[in-house]
Amino acid sequence: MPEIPKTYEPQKYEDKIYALWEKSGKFNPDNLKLPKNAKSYTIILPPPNITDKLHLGHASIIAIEDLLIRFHRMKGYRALYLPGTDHASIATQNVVDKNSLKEKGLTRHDLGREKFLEEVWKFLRVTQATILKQARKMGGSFDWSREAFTLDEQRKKAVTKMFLDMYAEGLVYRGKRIVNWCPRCKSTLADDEVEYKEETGKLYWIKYGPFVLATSRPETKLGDTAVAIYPGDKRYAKMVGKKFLIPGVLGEFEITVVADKEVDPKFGSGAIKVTPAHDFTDYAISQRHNIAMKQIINEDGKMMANCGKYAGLTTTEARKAIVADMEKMGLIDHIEEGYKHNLATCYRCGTTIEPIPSEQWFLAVDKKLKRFGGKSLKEKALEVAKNGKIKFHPFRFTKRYTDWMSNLHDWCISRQIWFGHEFPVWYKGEGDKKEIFVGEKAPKGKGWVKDPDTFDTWFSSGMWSFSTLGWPACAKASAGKPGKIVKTGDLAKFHPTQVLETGYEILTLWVSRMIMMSLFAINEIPFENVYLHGMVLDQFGKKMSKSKGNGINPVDMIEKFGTDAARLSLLIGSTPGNDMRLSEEKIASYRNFVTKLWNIYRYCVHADNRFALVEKVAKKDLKSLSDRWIVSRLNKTIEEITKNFDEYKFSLAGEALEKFIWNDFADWYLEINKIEKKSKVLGYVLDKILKLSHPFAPFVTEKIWQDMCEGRCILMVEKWPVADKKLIDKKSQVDFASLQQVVTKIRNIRTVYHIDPGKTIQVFAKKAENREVLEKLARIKIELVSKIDAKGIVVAEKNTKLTLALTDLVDMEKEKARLEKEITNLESLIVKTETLLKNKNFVKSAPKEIIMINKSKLKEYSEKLKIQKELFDNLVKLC
RNA sequence: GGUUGCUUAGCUCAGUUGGUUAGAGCGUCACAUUGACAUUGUGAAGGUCAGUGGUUCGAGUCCACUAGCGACCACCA
Repeated sequence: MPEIPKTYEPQKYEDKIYALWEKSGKFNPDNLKLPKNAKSYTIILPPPNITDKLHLGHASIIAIEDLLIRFHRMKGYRALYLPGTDHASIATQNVVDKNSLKEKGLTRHDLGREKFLEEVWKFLRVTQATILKQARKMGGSFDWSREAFTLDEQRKKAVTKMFLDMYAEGLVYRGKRIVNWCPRCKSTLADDEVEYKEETGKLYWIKYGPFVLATSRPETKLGDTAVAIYPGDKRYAKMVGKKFLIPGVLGEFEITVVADKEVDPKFGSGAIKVTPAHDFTDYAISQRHNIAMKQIINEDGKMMANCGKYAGLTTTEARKAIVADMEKMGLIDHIEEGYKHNLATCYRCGTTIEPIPSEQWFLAVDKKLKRFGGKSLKEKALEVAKNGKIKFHPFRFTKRYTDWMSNLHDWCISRQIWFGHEFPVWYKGEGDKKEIFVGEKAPKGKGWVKDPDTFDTWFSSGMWSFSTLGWPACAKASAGKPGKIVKTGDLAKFHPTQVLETGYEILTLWVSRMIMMSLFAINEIPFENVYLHGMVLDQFGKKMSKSKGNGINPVDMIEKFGTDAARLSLLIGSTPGNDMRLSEEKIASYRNFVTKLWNIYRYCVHADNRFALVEKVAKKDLKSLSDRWIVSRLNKTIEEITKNFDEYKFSLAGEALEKFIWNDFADWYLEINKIEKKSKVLGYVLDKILKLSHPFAPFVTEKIWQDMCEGRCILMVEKWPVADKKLIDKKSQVDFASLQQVVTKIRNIRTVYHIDPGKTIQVFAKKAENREVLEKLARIKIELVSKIDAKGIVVAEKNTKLTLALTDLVDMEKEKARLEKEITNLESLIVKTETLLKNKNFVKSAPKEIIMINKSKLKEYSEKLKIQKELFDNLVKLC
């Protein structure tokens, strides 16, 4: 056996180990030698945006998902971890626009569409490569042969097919709707891409024919077509249904008065002006009351030609001019300053959003569909969460999902962005005569122009669970049953996936869309479980960000401490749905744990030059109390860890593992092994420790495994340990606990009385089990005597009673006080437990087990009390 | 405004359907260490589980209210 270095050096081994795994082909589940009926276990990586390299959040995602994958692979599942990246249309376009082009003083319009897209692809090739390299560094056991990109050829086919199917079903439609419009990006935004910023502005009270009403946007008056009041508002009841001529800056115009419950009678004067073309609420009111729409603001955010002398002004300029003119005309009642309201802005560039009517593609979430037996997409998507087909972890997110889903409006899926999936749509002609062609290929004939828009990025990422698994090629309509879909290939093997693991912040943005799209395309849920992790925060609880400079770069961290330490620190101490703090110190502490693991291995090999890993032990192999105890503890721990994994409690599993390895095995068993010197149990425990630790710390465990088996097998595909119930031995647990307590007590006495730790204490006993172990661990010398004459302190537990010859060194009064305190404590516990057991209500209603536990507790306390009292009396006699 | 989460040791957090004397890591203090361990080991100190009330034989855990902090959603002209 070659000399093993003192510490594990991750930088030296990690890349080699990853290469070994990759070369083995076992990342691809098709290469796992499994029985035909082996179950699949699939996780598809939430595709990181190619806008930037991976951050700690991604590291945490990969740590969690890879843990699940490795655990299930070892358990004998057909484990597939499918990697990929997201083109993130708007985000990417803006990054290229802002960073690469701005330096040269260019905008994308200067370059033109084609040239610009070339720039985007150049940019994304670089970041994409970095991301994929990082994902390897983090140890993710990805099947690279199935790698996907949301904007590659396969996914283009999927998006086109999806749109055509939806169009055929009437699920997507072209409509003129009021949309969130960013005048800078020149694109629509989805509702959840709008960010609200609080702003202090003015509230204008304007004279409005027979009304006085309050508005923060007087310039929209040019587009007013109605006034709305709350139904039954006595102030205005008589006016409802009537038309009025209103004086305005461009002359008089006509409005209708309507009653609508969306109006808040307590706000302003209780009457509001209705501008259907430039306000969402007003649009909704106009729809309900059949009121005409008049657009006055264009796609540049400027006043349109129908605004007379204000045409061409921005909305801000127009507001100033119009207010000035209205003041001259005496139309302003008064102006309220310091009015706080929320301003809608673009989440990418911060520009103020203008609601304007625009022709867009929409997905009708409320349309009743034949394939769902008359249910809508929304209803189906709600159903699968409510009936538990899709489970959320933690559970409370079910409500967030269903609430959001119930309020969902038709989804605007077109974006005026260059970078993204193109619509398979062509137009011919203008205005009322405009013709639309929807199909895979351009229509024949002249004059057809392709729809310049691209899809909302979530449309393609919404298909991620099945577009990565061969859809649409792997889905055929069943010949026999209409509407029924027959899956083949990967889709049949791996869909639905088992877990979607992602941050709770995109639960609505992404998760909901995946559910809808999968239900529509293959009438199947995309995943069985949704596991939501929290955000990774810095040590002060602040969100990590580049501008603050408080971010920890996962690659730096990995270089410094190793991937295993990084993974452990991300997995242990974090719970689903809750944010976690991470500091370098925490990662360093797990680096120490990895070193500990390494040194356990080093000890084993040094202790015995024939040391080998052992698959199984029988009862007869367990020679001493410590053997029986550690093997029993180990099998208990196997049960515990497996159970915690199954329940998504990774942190608890990790803690149980750490406690076993460090506190039980290293601190106690190995110390005793130095005395007892046997290695079969050592080999057995190390074998299991490596397997149990592998999902958390894949590199160091594989490295040790490789060294031990000399490259003949790979830990990654070894079998997950199953607890051997026969080896769980309650008596050894009790006996060993007693031994530990005696040792601890003696050590404690040493500390309390400042006795040199090196000094061997003379001890007398009538009998002593595990004598050698006790002597070495507690640094005592036991002398067996039939009658104890010597003065000393007595230390006693269940099976052991020792008299320490320390009278001269110890302050007897202090020792008496110590015992008295313990006696009082025990007495109060006994009283408490007795009272409880005498309580008729308790005996009547508590479960039998609990009563039993309390009875045995009472017995235990009484025994302890008896021992302590004896010790005390003994001490009194001595003094 | 609506929904939701958090408040447990100096710090960071566990605590699984209510049931041992409420746990861990880091930090602190003391001691030890040439023996597998960029250290590690041993021991100690440190908590009225945010507050109030309720349900229960029994509450850190369930309910109500209060306070502080956070997140998400909606957005009101």
